[in-house]
This record gives sequence, C-alpha cells and structure tokens, in this order.
Amino acid sequence: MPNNFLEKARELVRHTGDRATHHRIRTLATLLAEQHALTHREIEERLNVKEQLDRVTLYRVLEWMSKKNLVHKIAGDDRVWRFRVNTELHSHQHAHFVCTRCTKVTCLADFKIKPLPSLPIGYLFHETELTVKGLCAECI
Amino acid sequence: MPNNFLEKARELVRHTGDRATHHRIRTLATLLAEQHALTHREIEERLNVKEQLDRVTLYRVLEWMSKKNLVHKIAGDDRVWRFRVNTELHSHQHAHFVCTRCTKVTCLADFKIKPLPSLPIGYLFHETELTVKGLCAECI
DNA sequence: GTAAATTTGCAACTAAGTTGCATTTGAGTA
DNA sequence: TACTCAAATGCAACTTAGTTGCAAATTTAC
Repeated sequence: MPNNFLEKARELVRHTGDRATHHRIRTLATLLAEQHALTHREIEERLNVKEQLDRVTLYRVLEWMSKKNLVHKIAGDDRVWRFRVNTELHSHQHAHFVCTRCTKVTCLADFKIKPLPSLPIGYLFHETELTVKGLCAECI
Repeated sequence: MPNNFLEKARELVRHTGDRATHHRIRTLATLLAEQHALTHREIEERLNVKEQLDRVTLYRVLEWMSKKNLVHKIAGDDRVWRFRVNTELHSHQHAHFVCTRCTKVTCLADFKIKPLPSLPIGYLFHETELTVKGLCAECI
C-alpha cells in the first residue's frame, strides 16, 4: 500500500468531521488503491494481512463511509454488497458493469437515458441505476 | 384465485415438457395473478393459506420456473430475489421500478439506450438492466 | 396397475449481515 | 502531558435468505 493512498484516505476521513480512526483510514486507503468494487470479504482479506480487524467493525466502517458519501454500495445478483470509492460526484444516473463469469464489478461513466421508460401514473422518479452485464477482458 | 389463472398456469407448465405438478401449477397461478414482483416469502404466504407447501420446495419450483423462462428473477438492495411472470419475450434491455419506501418492484416497458456507456477495452456486452428508483403511488 | 425417474419434505447447513453490550480509543480541554 | 467522555471497537450471539443430502411420495409412460 503506497503511502499516498494512506495520506489521501486520512485527509478524506478527517474532512468528514467524524473521528479519524485507524480502521477507517486503512479501509478507505484499501478502496482508493482498487480499480474495482470490492466485497466486505475481499476488503477483509486485504486488510488482515498485517493487522487484524473485526468483521463487524468493517461492516460498520463501510456503512459509515457510505453514509458519508466516501464510497457507494452496489447490490449484486449474489446477494453481496460491493464497495467502491466515490471518485467524483456521482450523478443520479449511475452505471456499473458486472462480469457474469467472475462477478467483478467496474464503474462506468455516467449516462443519460432519454426518454426514461414511462412510469405508472402517480409514481415519482428519483434516480436510475444501469447494470451492464457481460464478460470482462480476463474472462473472455 | 380465479380458475382461469390455474388453467393458464397448467397449460404453461405442461408446455415445458417437464412434470406438471400441483405445486408448480399453484405457484405459477399465484404469480400470474400478480401485478408486481413477489419475494419467496410473499409467495409462500399466499400459497399457504389453504394448503401447506415446504419452503425448500418453493425455492426449487421458483428456480425451475426461472430456468424454463416462465418467470424472471430480480435482485434487490435488500438481498432478496423477487419473481415476476414473463408476460412477453423480454428483450436484452429490461427495466424495473423499485419503490424505495415499500420496496415493491414493478416491471417497466423495455427500452433502448443509445449509445451504451462505453466499456473498457476487451469487455464484451451481453445485456443491460435498468433500475429506476423512486416512490410508488401508494407511498407518496 | 406397475415401474422408474422426478419431485417433494425434512433436517441440517452456509454465509452475509445485524444487534447488544462491555471495553478501548480519539481528540478536545485543563 | 494527563483527563474526560462520547464515539468506535471487539466479541458473542443472533437473523434471515438461500442451499444440500437423502429418504419418501408423486407423476407419467407403459
């Protein structure tokens, strides 16, 4: 883990105004270093190489980061949440790619759908989420 | 449960070539009678009013229906699968509405996104799934 | 009506995520 | 630097959706 990820993570955590704890900083640094969305288990594996951290604590750290908009959660067909750092401000129309073989999740550029599929009468639109399924480069 | 749903269900199950069992027919009839996607638990509640059916059997019936393209499964943010009868042939660009208050899932008309968000080099597109989030008429 | 394969019911299991509570720690203050 | 206290952590126990293995029941073809 290069130092600059830890530095960047510390700064981001500090900036929330909440406590800048060891676990929060280490967890965020791990996510900053990743190109893809990670599951709780994958993060745990990466973090527990050098020091231990409790799985419940990690759940709570991730929950906290999500609430603070440092990361976003992606629901998968395997009933597992994946977490990805928020690089820029996400719009209300976000897109993900999911590899149907290795389940790896990659964030795509935001997009616009016009027109949206029309909603039943009385329904209120808030946001859209587009999931593109296929095979990633390593799985073809 | 009107008789015609049971008749329609029996015909659809027969048409697969596999065994037309009591549970398969009753389960499909229940889904045919619904406007919205249902969870395993919701289907169980509706089915167990008059006769009992084992929850594992229901999981297997739903799995079988999905494989036979009688229904499609929708993954939700609550880690629960929802099932909806396939009214017509679904395209490879399907859309759902999810109410963020009551979690009810409604199928929307299929749609086209052009252009698709561009994929990383070497990635292969297969299908898209659009989730529109907001509030349904009853929750506003 | 009988036989053979498929389906069902039951019990036990898996795995992600949650809750309650006692202990520890970050960070502001003396 | 030490002190304080709310916030964060670790641990054990729990919840819930979904899965697996196997013996018993059911469907359908003959």
